[in-house]
Amino acid sequence: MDKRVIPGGEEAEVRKGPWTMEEDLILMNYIANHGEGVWNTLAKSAGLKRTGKSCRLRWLNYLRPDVRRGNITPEEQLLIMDLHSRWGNRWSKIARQLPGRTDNEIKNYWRTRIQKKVKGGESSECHNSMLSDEASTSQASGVEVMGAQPSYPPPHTTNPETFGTPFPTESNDNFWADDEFWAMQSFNGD
DNA sequence: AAATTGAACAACCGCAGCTTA
DNA sequence: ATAAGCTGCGGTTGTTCAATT
Repeated sequence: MDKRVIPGGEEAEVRKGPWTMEEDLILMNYIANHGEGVWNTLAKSAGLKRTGKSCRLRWLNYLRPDVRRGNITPEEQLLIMDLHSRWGNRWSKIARQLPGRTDNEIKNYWRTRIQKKVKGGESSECHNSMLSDEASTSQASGVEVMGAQPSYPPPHTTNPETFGTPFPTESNDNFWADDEFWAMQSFNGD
């Protein structure tokens, strides 16, 4: 990753890229004990080699307990479209109207699924097509990914120095079951 | 079965606004 | 009054996975 070596010998390294489970745990535990905010200080105090920005993003988008992950419901989709027509790309504002959804998630959803259809369809009928499409995808996908499911890079894809994580790294799924994840948190915390 | 393409998601970057010393 | 630091936002890119050829 990005490593900057300070001449003095001390390394000021800033990690980038996907978060590891260990980093997530550190961040969650720290926030559980000290609260969120003052991200730069938090990053340093927690011993994370991440920028405050990165910590904030990770927390807000994935680690917060109330974050909802998984398929956007047709109702939510309608709401997103409605609010977007009113407010434009004010993602954070739109996200506030959708409890548990993050601006990043909504932004991605819009760009990948809605925008191109709006471009192509360009009418109210695209509402319908989109809704039906949503319905089908939410079923077709089959995987109910509700609840926080942080994903982690497979050990072999990350640099070896990353961590010899003592954590369960499933062979093909790099996911933690929600329960496992939070259980692990409480296990580590307090 | 392998290669290619496209979709979805996660994370980083740059900028603007706000706060504080 | 202003400079510096921090936070939040929106845009963009990179990676992975699934579908298609």
